[in-house]
Amino acid sequence: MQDPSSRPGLTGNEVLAAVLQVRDGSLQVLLWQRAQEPHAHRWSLPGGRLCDTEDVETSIRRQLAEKVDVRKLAHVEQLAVFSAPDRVPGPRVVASAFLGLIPCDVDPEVPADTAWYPVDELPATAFDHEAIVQRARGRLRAKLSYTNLGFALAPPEFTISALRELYSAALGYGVAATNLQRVLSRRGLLEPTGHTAPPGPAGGRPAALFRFTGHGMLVTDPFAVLRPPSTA
Amino acid sequence: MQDPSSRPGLTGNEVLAAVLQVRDGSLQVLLWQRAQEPHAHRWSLPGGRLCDTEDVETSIRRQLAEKVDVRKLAHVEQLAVFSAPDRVPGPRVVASAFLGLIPCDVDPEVPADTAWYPVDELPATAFDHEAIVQRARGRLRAKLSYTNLGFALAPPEFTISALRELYSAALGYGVAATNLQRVLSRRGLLEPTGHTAPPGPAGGRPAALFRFTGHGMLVTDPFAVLRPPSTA
DNA sequence: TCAAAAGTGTTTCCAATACACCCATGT
DNA sequence: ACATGGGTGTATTGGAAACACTTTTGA
Repeated sequence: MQDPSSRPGLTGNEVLAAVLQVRDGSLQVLLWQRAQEPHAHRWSLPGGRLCDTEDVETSIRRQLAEKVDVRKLAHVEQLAVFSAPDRVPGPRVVASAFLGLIPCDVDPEVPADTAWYPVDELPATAFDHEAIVQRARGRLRAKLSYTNLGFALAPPEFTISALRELYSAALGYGVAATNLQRVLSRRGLLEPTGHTAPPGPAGGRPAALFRFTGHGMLVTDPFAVLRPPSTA
Repeated sequence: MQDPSSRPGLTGNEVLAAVLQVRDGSLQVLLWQRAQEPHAHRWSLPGGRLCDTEDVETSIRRQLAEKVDVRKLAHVEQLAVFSAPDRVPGPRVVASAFLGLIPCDVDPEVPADTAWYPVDELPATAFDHEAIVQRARGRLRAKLSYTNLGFALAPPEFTISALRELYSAALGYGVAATNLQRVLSRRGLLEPTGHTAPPGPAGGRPAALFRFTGHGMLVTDPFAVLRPPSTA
């Protein structure tokens, strides 16, 4: 008897990614318009079938690189498993959903049938993909607050005001530049490059350029409350 | 409890749970000793194959209820997908891992080949199950700090010192009773029942009994820093 | 009356927000 | 000079930890 899990098309596992980027001042997600039924013309997340020889993260990275030319992911992490028996028509497919982040200075080439949409103004989406996008947005917003995840949205060098706009767009509310700088500096996440950006057309003091000190995700605030007793 | 990897030909999805409970003053996990190869005699997490007609959470709840008589789970949540191609011998099996919590006042009946182990003193574990237990412990510790998840470890009524011991055991460091009470009270998570517990044999003031006000998980501290601007 | 355990009042400390003020550049 | 945007110094606030002190019981 043949092992069904080795037959392509029958294994019920797929990987999907909500790839987020701040574009034009808003947090946007990369969607792909389905050509065929079911859910023709609706918009879905990039991804595809999970192969037997790769783990889920390898798989989503490969599929994004192959299908939508997204190679410059600054961060990838698991969101959750979506496994409702009726989440897609036909045999049940278990989806491992991911959050992917792209720095705002890169504009990856994407196929003609894909487009960026603000996460707050999604078009008609396919299957349960809208829930995945919402989950991704929530995860990003939470982690911006207690990790160094900003590095995955920011370009290599940036001014504080540019960073302020990034954080404001991603969080959905205004953050003050002065507080942002101090919070990130206190945690040792920011360092000046020594360079400055040219002033705008109306003049003004040239802004200092900064970079993030690290490029892997780091939890900076492990506990909100109930911290361990001070050793002193 | 069946071993999915010993039954090739079935779909490559399983569900596993790290069921945690505070027992004897330490955070413990329910493990099941494997009888057969591979990894005979090693200890593994309860769980089993995912059926086509149920989602992963339904599945893990069913399997825990059926196989190890754990029906009194106060909280269940997804941890992550474990999907390395070589995580188990034979065809790859994708595992959806869960965290389960049991209040310390219930002692579920478990089969003879299962046992509770402190998460800090695990025996020889099977496959990648130790990593899952570590992930579960980390998740619990983090969420105790910014959610009301304590309700899932505590009995229906408790004294503040009993709650202090629960939190201390779960977090792995001492918390002060006075601060614990104030932190939880400030968030409106605790309410007095009006009753008191009898003093110990050596006397002492009788302790007031409290209960948690809600029994679904609630995020009480959405952001550690970068909070939205005050509306006032 | 004393010991033991529980609970409250108060102080200290720290980090984040808010805001006023100074700095550097183009016109 | 002055307008414009950038940056720093300082005050305020709020919540958590630490600690001293009071309360209530049993022996």
